[in-house]
Amino acid sequence: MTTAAEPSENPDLRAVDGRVPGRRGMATRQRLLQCTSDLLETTSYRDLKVVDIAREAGTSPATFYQYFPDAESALLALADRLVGEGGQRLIQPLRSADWQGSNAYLACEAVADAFLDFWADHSALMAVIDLAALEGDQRFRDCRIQLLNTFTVAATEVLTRQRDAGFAAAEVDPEATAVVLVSMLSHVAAHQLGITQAGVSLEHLRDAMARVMYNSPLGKTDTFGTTI
Amino acid sequence: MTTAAEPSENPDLRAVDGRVPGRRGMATRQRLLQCTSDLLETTSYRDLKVVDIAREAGTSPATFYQYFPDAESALLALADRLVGEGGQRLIQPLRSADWQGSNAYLACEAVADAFLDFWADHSALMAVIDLAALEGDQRFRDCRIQLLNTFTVAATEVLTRQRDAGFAAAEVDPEATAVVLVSMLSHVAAHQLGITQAGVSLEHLRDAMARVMYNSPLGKTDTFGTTI
DNA sequence: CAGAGATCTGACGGGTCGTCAGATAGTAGA
DNA sequence: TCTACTATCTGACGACCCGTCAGATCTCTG
Repeated sequence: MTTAAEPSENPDLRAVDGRVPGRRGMATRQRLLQCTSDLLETTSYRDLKVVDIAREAGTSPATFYQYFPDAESALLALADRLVGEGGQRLIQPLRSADWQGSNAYLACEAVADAFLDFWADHSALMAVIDLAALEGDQRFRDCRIQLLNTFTVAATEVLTRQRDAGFAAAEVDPEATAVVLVSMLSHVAAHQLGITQAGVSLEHLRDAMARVMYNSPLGKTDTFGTTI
Repeated sequence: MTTAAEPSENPDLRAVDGRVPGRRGMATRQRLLQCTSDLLETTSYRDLKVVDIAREAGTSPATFYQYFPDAESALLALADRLVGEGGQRLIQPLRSADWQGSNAYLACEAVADAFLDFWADHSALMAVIDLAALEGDQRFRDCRIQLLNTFTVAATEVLTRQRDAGFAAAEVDPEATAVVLVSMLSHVAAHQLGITQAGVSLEHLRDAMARVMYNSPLGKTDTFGTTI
């Protein structure tokens, strides 16, 4: 979210000593960010050393610290940049889909795909965000919440509409349901690689997610209100 | 899972130099484990230092390294011990519940509670397991899979029965559905504290999870097979 | 081309890690 | 009880990474 063109107004773009970077400084900063991103593809989060980033960028570690207080802050800058794109990509299938009747199932498939695809495209960085958020780093928590909140809000709208159209019991809480579904989507997407038990293919997971979403108040369920 | 009474047969209980610990050694090992567990309540995973564990246990750091190759291994020993208890607690509501008709909703509530309660009782250690697994540590991945797999297998059985009883379309994949539901349950349970957006109470999350489960093939859904 | 300010760097103190040789404590047997 | 063996413990150490700072180097302006 921090890609403003006016450095002087963006505190994140100031060098640590408070000065606003000029042309050369900005280039160095960008280079450091790019190298951080590159290294993340081959190195795990915990093993990411400032020394390595600096060497990769052809500078001394001290230069790194001129632009970022620590390695995590560089990762946060990358993460922030991703949040904007992510929010849009994730809500796109929610917004543009037809939620009428059984068309809702196609919409659910599209939502599942959006999550799986986005995580696949940015697996390393998303893992860092998940990880740092779980570790308790408030900056990454905010970042993660911002990303998922975009989706949760949009999903809550759809859920509310579906409920009000009579597809679910009145006492269904759209927001809580949205949070639960987002948890499912993000968690499956994050762990798609190998954490879950083997023997279940990604396609099957996708289908299962779509079905679970479809059978939630997101899609069309007509017996729930009367059975409980 | 490593609580065998016969140390000589359990490689995990050997000191790092290969010798089997005697009475005093086992006591020290236990003390170190207990202190690790205690410190985890007040210290985050990343900030857990071997020096602190040793000081808490009244020994030198070198003594710690006599029983564990590193701090993570001590955490793994704690985690392993938890897996057995966890597996039982999580599948208990699955096994003992009545899945007939609308009683299934009560069963879904019980399952949601089991996850939330278990994570609440062991939040610090479960966070470590999630974290280390996400970081890629294979030992913790196995540990986590073992815990959740116990549940997934049991859930797959119930889902298969429900599907075969005609409550879901034939093409529903019970195992994939189980994996997806487990992801939802564990993720919501893990992030219950504050990672998800504020404004949604734990009770609402519990209800939403129960409803999602109930509306999945776990409970009774009767329109899905014909709408797609 | 001189000066000012921006940028970069080598060197350093501080902290944690994991190891090792040797000190100490417990114990079995005479 | 004494001795000798072994389990257990420890202080000291080298290696590594962190983040800082004074001063060198570069860039641009006037």
